[in-house]
Amino acid sequence: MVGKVAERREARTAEIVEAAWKLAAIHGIGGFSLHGLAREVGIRQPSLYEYFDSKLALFDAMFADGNHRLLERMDALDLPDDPRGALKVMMRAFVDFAVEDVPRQALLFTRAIPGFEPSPESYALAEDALARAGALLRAAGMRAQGDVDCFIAMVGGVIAAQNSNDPGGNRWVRHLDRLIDLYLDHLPTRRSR
Amino acid sequence: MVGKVAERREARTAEIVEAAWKLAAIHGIGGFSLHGLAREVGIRQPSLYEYFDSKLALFDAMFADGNHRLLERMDALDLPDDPRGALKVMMRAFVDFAVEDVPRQALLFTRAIPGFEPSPESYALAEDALARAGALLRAAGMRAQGDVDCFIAMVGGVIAAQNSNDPGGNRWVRHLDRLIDLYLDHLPTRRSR
DNA sequence: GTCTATACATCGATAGAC
DNA sequence: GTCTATCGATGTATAGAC
Repeated sequence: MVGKVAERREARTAEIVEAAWKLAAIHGIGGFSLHGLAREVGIRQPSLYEYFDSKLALFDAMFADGNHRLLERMDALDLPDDPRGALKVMMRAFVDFAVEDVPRQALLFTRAIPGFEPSPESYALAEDALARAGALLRAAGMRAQGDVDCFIAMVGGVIAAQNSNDPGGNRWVRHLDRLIDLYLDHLPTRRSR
Repeated sequence: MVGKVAERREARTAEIVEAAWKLAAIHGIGGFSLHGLAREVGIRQPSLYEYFDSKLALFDAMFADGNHRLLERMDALDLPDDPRGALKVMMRAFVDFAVEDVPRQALLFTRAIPGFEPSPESYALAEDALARAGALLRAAGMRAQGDVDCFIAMVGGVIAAQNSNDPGGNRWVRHLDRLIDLYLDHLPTRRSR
């Protein structure tokens, strides 16, 4: 039995996190204030402390929320059997996720907030997502750590260039599949095609 | 005739910019205050306004200074005749530059400071550097904009991964030459080798 | 050109009434 | 659970004396 009270409280908390993402989209992940967030949900700033112990605790809730959404996205994928195709589908989903919300990407995958480190529970979610991607990388033939690192740099470079220089567009994202092919084709052993 | 007074003033301005880089290395490009900067050079915070009209004007001076150093670095290079070798030397210098000072890289090549846009004079320096790199890219066989974009994403991805995940190390940087070869080898026409 | 003093704003967080 | 009121710290910028 959860209780109506706890249920209402949880819904309110989720509503606040949602509003925080909205403000982050406008002012940047580090650029919104608790005053503004409270106003956004129709309460006063001190009342937020009923739901979060501090601003860093709010960021932790956002971090967990973002990773939950990423995991949902991954779960919903229909991965083809061949490793290369599966990797492409997964990476495409990941890049789409990274590109559709710049501040979310910043919070989840860069060190945008000085002093913020996710709690162990929240970080476990991120590790879960990373593990799923890692499995596909290995299946596609990436064995050495250097191979994985280069692949990460390539995909991360596409995301960074897209978000920095053409946010909302597809100038870089559209080359993703071609770059993945290019990279996999050069892998010395255990080709996946 | 420059005048001793103007000379002293210019030297003092350069000294302040130098101290600003030092503080940025500690607290991040957006994390140092004018109070701290003034203390660092032995004056009080309001006295800084004798040299800069605002904090954004200071950032502009830092932006110009960083690009000056990048241009100097490029000028000092001894580029081999073959386009591929020249591109590697240039990119290596660029990546070294980007990796040796994370906040400088953030100021020059990302939008790290909300509201900061370089003045036309400062931006011209950045365009100068970009033009030199662009000439080498074309010489190495990159004709289509998409080819250039992908190359930029790749090199930028190496820099971002290095600075985010292994600052000060070489876990990603060491793969640069191999990635450049990999990319150039796949270019459909006008191979440079 | 440097100083003291201060204006002015923002922000996170706390105290205590209701 | 939400409010008013306020604390305390930080930070940019300005006024005016020296």
